[in-house]
Amino acid sequence: MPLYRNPTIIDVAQAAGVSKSVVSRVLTGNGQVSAQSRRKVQQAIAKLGYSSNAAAQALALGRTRNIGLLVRRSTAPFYGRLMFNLQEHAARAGYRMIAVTGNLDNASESRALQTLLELRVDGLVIGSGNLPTEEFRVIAANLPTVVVGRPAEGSNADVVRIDAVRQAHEAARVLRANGHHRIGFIQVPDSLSAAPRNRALRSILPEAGFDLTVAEGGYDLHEAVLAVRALLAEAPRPTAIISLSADGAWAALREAEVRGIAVAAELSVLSLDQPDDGYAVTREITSIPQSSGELAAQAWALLSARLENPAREPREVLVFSPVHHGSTVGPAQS
Amino acid sequence: MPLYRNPTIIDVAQAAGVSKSVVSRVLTGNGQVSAQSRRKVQQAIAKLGYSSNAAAQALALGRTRNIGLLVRRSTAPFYGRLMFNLQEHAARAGYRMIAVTGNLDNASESRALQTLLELRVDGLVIGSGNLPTEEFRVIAANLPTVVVGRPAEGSNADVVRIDAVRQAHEAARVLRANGHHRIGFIQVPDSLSAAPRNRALRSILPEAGFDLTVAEGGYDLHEAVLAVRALLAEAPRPTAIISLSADGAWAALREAEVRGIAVAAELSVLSLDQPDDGYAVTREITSIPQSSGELAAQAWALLSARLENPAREPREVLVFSPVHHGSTVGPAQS
DNA sequence: TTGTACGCGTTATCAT
DNA sequence: ATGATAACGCGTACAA
Repeated sequence: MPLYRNPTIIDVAQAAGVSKSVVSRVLTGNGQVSAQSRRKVQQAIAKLGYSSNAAAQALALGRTRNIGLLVRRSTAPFYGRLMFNLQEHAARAGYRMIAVTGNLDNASESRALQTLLELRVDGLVIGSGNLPTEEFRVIAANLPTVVVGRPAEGSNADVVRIDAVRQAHEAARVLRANGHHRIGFIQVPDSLSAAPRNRALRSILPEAGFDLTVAEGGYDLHEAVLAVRALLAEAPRPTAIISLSADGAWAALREAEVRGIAVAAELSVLSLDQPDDGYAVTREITSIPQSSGELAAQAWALLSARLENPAREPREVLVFSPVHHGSTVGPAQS
Repeated sequence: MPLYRNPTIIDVAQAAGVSKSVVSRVLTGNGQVSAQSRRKVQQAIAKLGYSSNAAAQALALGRTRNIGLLVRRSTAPFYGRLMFNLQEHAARAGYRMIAVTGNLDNASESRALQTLLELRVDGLVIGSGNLPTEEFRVIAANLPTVVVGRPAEGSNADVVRIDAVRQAHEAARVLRANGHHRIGFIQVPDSLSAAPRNRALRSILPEAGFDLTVAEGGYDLHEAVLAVRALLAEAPRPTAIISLSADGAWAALREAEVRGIAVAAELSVLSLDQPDDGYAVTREITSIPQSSGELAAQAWALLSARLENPAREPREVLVFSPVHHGSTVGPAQS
């Protein structure tokens, strides 16, 4: 059936005129080999184009050096960045990162998860904000698992997520420092990842004395625009808009421009999401970002600690990035 | 070392009180098993939470049912969509899709490719518009390989890409039908994937009698905006802007809005890229799209044909999507 | 320093 | 219908 047989260690051994254990030794670096054997083996490897067989290694070693990443939908910029950043860390540590994506529903995500289990990944990163914890509770009990961006209570998984409360306090501080009072808040659809952030802002901002109007930002730019329009139609108009999604902030800038409202001077815009590349067209958006780089770094730290010590107690790490001062927040109109 | 041992077929066999061959038979569906044995085995599988070991299967069968996808940077929306769509096809055909991403440079992409080889993928999809063909020429000679979105001359790989020439002719047709003559063209940075499309438009539009002004659209929305500004500063101003990137089209709409130029009536905008979700805020962009869904479908068709018959002659498939009539192209001002 | 032999989990072949 | 057994490619004790 196979038109082509990959060269094996045995092929290399024959070509080099040594036994296969010698080849294995130069490959792994374990044990002693004479300089001459090493040279001959290396030449044979290069000549045959030998590439190690991960499946055979996995079987022999009992581990794969694969780590799996599950994302809900690879088309979302956040997941793309997460995949990108995580692969960096994994590669540096000598692990392969294998990414699989669901298809927007829990069933397909479970299947994707099953794929990773069959691949016998040594560690698992769950980047889905929607998959119910129950779906991987049993898995996390036996496999080093870190969940990104959402809680995973009742499971043995490590968690890294945004410090929603601190983020809300920081937002309040920034807006208060600029004398704002009437705030429009664009929230995102509730999910395991979004709910805590929606909740934190909805409770902390009013507690801090702000007059808060809430609008649903939805899943895309189109819905975000509708939310902005609703907020701008309020009377009196909010002096600041705070958005949990980059789309919301972008939509606010756009609508302001269309209506001739001066951003910062007449309407402040604060984003709590990391703006996508290229969003900073006319001006840098003031934000308290949800840094995928930071999340990935912490996720890897947790995962590698767990790989070294599987019995380690699960931890929850909250990441927080300080305000990034752009040019979209200014003093409130008096 | 492993705190946890995954249950094996042997464990299942013991729990079910049968031999491991029986278990293997119910798992694979090959051979006959009594209804009673099947039932007992299925119960044992559920009870133990057995999950097949892909590495052992790969070793025994000589193939993995993995197909690998290499992308240049997972943060680009196009690659996210490609990954998403391709996974759909692969899953339906009983293959796992494993995605790996490079880190913007050829060296990291080669390493990612190496990962896929070690995983002994049965098939390979190269979604990178930049990796030199030479880097995978030898691989494609022995492994079913399809390249998406760019040529791969001199290799044994199948190719699926946009029909750049037909796309250019279609663009010319649309613009001519609306009486346009002065055209601003936003091209994208030359790469193996972009160069043919840049070239087709730069040669075919002037041949068709258009007065073409070219601007470099760059890699992101920011650079696209600069390109649009340059085009709008021309005197006389172009009556239509045609963009190879969705960013360019979006930037054109935005700049027109800011300057009070009526889109369609005073300035037509034609996109040759698939607009990202949510881009159609105020109006539907008229486009001759580069459909990632269509590319993925054709890529899978080529790959599965090659998987069935490895000796098949490599083919090149050109995909073309007809114009999508939005509301951004109108008659030229006379 | 080198070679031999066994085991990893699975499938397929051959007896029974 | 079922059970025993030989591969698959690799790592590693162990013997030489």
